[in-house]
Amino acid sequence: MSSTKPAMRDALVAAAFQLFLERGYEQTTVDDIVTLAGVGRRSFFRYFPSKEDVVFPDHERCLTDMTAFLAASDPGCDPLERVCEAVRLVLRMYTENPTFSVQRYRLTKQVPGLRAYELSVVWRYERSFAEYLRGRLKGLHDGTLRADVIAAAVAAAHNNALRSWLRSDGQGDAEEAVEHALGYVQAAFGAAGAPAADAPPEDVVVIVSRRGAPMWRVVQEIESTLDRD
Amino acid sequence: MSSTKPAMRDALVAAAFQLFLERGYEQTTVDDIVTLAGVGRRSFFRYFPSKEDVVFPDHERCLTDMTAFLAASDPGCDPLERVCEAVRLVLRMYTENPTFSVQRYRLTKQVPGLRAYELSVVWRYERSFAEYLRGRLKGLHDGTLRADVIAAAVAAAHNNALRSWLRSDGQGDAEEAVEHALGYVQAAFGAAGAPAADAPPEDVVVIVSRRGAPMWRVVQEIESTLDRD
DNA sequence: CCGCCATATGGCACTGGGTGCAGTCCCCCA
DNA sequence: TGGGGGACTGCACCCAGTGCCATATGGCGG
Repeated sequence: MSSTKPAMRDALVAAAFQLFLERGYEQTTVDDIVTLAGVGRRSFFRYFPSKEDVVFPDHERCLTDMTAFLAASDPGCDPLERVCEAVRLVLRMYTENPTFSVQRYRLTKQVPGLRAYELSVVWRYERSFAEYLRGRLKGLHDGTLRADVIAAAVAAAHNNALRSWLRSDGQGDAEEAVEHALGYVQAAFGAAGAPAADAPPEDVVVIVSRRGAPMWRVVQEIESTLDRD
Repeated sequence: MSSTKPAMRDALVAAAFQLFLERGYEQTTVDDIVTLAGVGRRSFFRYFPSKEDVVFPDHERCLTDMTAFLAASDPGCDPLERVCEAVRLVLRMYTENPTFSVQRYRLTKQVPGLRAYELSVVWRYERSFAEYLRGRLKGLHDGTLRADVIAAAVAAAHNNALRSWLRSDGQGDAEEAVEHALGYVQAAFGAAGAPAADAPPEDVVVIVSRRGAPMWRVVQEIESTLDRD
């Protein structure tokens, strides 16, 4: 219902990027774009609330998709793992059109206004993560704090891997890079790998822990204890 | 040299906030502000590059101060602890003028444009953290990744505590809240994480766990056990 | 006391993003 | 064939932001 025929929208995006690439973002006016696309100026603002929006034509859809994905989660699943899954969803949007993503990256890198806009987009993703985690961590000690921090860490890991991929002109393996980065976050905030499926159903584990020790350290202890057999 | 006599600047900030608070940010034009302040319109843009900047009059100074603070670090100090120290510096800027900070918070909360601007400000702080950490973590495995993730986590912890303080109209203890939040991050990323000083040094925790249970569930159990006292 | 220069300020016109409104075109349906 | 509604256009307007020049103001050497 939403993907029927936005022919004009696509034409505007194409015209905009053509001009942005050949003479720069700030040197291109909205009038230039609509003239090249052969449409009225008013129509541009029907499809894009602002000039900046034409640079990120599919983020709005991706964001709603991702939020819906998190909302549809199994209540019993690992929250952190679920958020990582959502990150992979977002990454796919970039890797589907490598050249487009790289071009956009070059633009946002050198136009401060676009960087600010991208920031607000990334922030909305992060908020979506955080909202989901807040719901799942509710009741736990420092639930909202942990949700916010973990969301920020996941987003930062994603961005780190994504940017290095974009800098390489989309040559490397983005999936692998993001996987590695997420692994680091998962290690820091517990909930590492899936436990062995062939283990006996019940176990008693005795742990000697120093109060206040970092949680990931405790998890390491648990894991090495469980694996010791 | 920079704090000699920006009398006009202060007058503009005062006039701007008076109007913003009584009729809203978007309903106030720059002409309204300069008329109330009794100065020329051109002078406004001499002191503030944009209308949004008048809402954050001292962030630019704070950011340079903080970057200088990090640059002047002892090369042997704990990098994470040093970044936490920098965060306390930033927090102080907020707590020095509680009413001003709370008013600004109310504005940014409901004006999307201001929120976007604040985001870009926060991002620059985070980048400053990350750059410092990158320098300190250079050579380590995944140095830049760890720097980015830790910087994001620290910023998120600060924001979480700061926002809850701002929501309480500056009533609670911001320092304590930020300290607690930073403690969580320090615990997660190990290194300097100082254990709680008032806790008994050793503890024995007995956990009955179902083998194959998701690791995050186990962590929840541990934490609720540790918190139960 | 006077000219001189630097800096701070004001006025003005202009560009360009964004909006409200009214008119036009076109396609579908009765 | 005659609407009726949605998509498109043109136009006038608001306002943020900029470049340019004119005007104070205030020290300083002669």
